[in-house]
Amino acid sequence: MAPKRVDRSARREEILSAAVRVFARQGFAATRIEDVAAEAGIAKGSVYLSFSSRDDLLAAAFARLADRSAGVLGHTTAEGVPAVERLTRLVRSAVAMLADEPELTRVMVDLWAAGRHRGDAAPLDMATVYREYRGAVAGLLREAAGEGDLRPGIGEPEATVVVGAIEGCLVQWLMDPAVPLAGLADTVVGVCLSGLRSDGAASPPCPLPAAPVPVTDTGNGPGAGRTQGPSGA
Amino acid sequence: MAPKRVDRSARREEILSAAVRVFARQGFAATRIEDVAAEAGIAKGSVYLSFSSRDDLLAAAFARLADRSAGVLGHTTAEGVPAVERLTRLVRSAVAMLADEPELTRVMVDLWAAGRHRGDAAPLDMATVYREYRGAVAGLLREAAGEGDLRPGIGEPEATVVVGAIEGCLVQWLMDPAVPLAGLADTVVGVCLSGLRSDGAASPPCPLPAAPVPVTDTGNGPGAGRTQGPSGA
Amino acid sequence: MAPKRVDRSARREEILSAAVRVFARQGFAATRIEDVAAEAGIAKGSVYLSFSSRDDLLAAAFARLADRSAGVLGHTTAEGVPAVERLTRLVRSAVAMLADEPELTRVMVDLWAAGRHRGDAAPLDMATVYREYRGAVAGLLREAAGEGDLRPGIGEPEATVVVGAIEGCLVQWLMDPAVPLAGLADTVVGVCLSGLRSDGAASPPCPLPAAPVPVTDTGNGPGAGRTQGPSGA
Amino acid sequence: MAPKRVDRSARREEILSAAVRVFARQGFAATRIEDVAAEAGIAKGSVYLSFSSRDDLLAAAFARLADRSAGVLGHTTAEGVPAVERLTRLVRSAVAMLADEPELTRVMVDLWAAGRHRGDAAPLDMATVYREYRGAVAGLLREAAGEGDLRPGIGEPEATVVVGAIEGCLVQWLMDPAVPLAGLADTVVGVCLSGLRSDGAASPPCPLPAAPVPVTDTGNGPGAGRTQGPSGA
DNA sequence: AATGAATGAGTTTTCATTCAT
DNA sequence: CATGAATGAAAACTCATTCAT
Repeated sequence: MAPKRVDRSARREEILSAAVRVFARQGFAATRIEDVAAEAGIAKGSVYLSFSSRDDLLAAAFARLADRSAGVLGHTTAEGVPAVERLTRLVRSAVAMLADEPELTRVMVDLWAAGRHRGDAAPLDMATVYREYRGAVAGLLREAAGEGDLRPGIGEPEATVVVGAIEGCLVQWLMDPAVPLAGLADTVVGVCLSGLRSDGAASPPCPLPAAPVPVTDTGNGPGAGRTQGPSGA
Repeated sequence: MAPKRVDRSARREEILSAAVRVFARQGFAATRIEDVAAEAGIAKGSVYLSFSSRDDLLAAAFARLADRSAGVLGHTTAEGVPAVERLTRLVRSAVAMLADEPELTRVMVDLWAAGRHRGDAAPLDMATVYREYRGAVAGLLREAAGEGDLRPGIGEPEATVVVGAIEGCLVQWLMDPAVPLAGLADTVVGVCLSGLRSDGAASPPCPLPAAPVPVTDTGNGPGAGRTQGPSGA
Repeated sequence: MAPKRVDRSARREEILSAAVRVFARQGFAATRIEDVAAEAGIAKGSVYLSFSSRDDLLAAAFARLADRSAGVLGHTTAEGVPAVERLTRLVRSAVAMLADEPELTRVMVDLWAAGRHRGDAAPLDMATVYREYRGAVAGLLREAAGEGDLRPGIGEPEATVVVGAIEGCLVQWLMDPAVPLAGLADTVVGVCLSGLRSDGAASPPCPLPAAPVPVTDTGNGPGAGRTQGPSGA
Repeated sequence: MAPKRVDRSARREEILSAAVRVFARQGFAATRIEDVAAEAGIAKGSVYLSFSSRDDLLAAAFARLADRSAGVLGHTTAEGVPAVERLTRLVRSAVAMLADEPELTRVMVDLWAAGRHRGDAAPLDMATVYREYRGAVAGLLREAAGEGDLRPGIGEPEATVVVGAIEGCLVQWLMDPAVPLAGLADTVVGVCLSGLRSDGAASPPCPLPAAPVPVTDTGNGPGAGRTQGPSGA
């Protein structure tokens, strides 16, 4: 009845987009294949022409998210741009990406929830996605430290916090649309880079006898000359 | 046959704990009432003596999480303690709370995912929980600013970032147990208060000799012991 | 709604019997689980309390048939009965068994059809059932030959014919209820034992130059003394 | 794209042969139109250009089998040949026919199973086929009795046994390819004509120098070469 | 109170058949 | 004629919930 479809992968994309919209609206668990088909304007059975199963659809949604994430990480390699600037761009584009496709954000949380419970392997390997995410940010932070813009001793833990701040803000926005997403990227950057302390007041309120916090040196004087070359060791 | 139950609410708690364990293991979507019953060591039908429905079980898990969160927010009202320190305690106890009940933390993501899609009643009002969470943190930040420890002009957006950093770190730990949860609380505080710039003091938070919440070691497998020193580029 | 069932395996038997009735009426392929449930007077889902899947039901039907067959084979071991007599009983009871449960006969054909197409193994191993069937008959034939009632040189091929005659008659009765099943057992025995030739006329119409038929000796004289002892070697 | 089909009925035959091959391999119940199309090397929809439905395909397979059977029955009318010999030829050609088209034989069982359950039209009237089959054999038996080769009083029941022996042997061969089909025709004739008693002549059928049907060797794997000599009890 | 058999609505998935190209 | 995407009516199977015991 419906006219014959020309492009197989175009149809696949259409269905996937429809699926993501429905996932965002109802969540994975509450989404039936029929809902996806209805959203795509096709018959239930037709979904199976493009996806072999419901799980296949989930995996594709994951892949799409991973793909978008990879796009964001592209900002880490811009040439001739200070690492701090690249980090700012990265944060901004991460937020912008998801703000552009709010559905993906909603799906993201579902993926977090679904990412567990399948020890198998490939399809929903959120751990790897975030590992790479953190790795990229950590690399940027170390570069920036090398360039003198950030203090030395920065590594994975700090990257975890930066990545966490981004994702955590997105989650809050998701839970509560009243949270202003616009501007949050800059706030994240501002807070993470400059902290919240009174300006210039580098006064640690107290020493650190046995704190588990991994900080090697305290107050290492201001401005350590800005090296701009490629992530010099 | 089984001896009569002593306490109704004790039984309810037992079942809820069993449910949370199973939710954490399999996710809410994949958890059947029978799984919960088996975990609790009772018969399927008996679950309904304590909970009116499957969703009621999820709502109860939410309530437990909300309860724990309320406990964490108690730190904001300590008398005679600088706001900055109260904030530090808040962050630490938030992380410690979830590290203490990893199952509940895992369920948290399911709750995020389930929190939407039920406009009718509001058994899972995650928005309100996080609104209060942010409000408390924002209040603390403003107090600290008033005490001169933080720069002025700090408000909700910054609170969103702080809260986001906490939750975002937890999510990463959930996705990937190799992420070292221990120490992340202090890293969050350190990053958020002092920032990462080279001109900011990498001040660790004050050690808390009598921390109100026992920061149990989460023993997150390998990688838990982090490399200090500048992890050279 | 329905009263609680006391005996698990009794219920299983009930369902299996209902299933066999429906299989007989409609055939495997055309039988839906719901049909079986309706025949058993229970709800669709209740079938799954006793059988894990539709295939499990098929396997059980097969097992029941195999069980009945085993019962028939019991006649081969009667003590103090000439092998020829035991053979007669075997044939009669094989026919009687299926005439008693016409449903099973119909199912049998479905099993023949289903027995193929699953190289796997166990559940529908019709080959083994018939191998044993033939083996038992062949043993009986050899015994009878040893007792002097049948001519020597009789073996598996003849057993195949005897078994085939039984099954083939049943199939014809199945295809066409007008075929008189009663009496067929004796006809089978009569034909197979005495042949159809003119009485006593042992006149072979022609010699056997290179016929592939495995006959070692021709016309070995009449009556070789009847040994009645237990299957003497 | 493909060159225009020369002959409608040739195409129909091609598809039917493909269908029979697939039916034999998977059974009718498990065979999808697409499987048949694939086996025939055409597109799914094209099957419908030659057959009106899936059932039509089965009916056509039945028709082919009925056609082959009719061919076999042709042996009953040979002029100037003793009825006993015509019977022998009939049995031999029945077996040879099916051995020649093993796929069709395998489908036969499916047809037995499917022959029931469709009272409406009568596309699969197995009853009639076997009725005619029996009738022809019975006629032959009576003729042979008239010619003095068989004892008098022989009729339908005996014909049922003879036909049954043939079909029953074929079924056993289908269930278990180790059953030696070659030679079974002669064993059937031998057993049915002379019986197995020691006072019966174990007369093999007359060798047929110019057998009308080429008894191709079915080469049924191991066990095909049977052990002659009395396999002692 | 506790149990677990029974229920049946709800979902996924398959596949015969149609028909626009 | 040939094709294969599209359709939607089945059918298997699941599982929350009920309720007789």
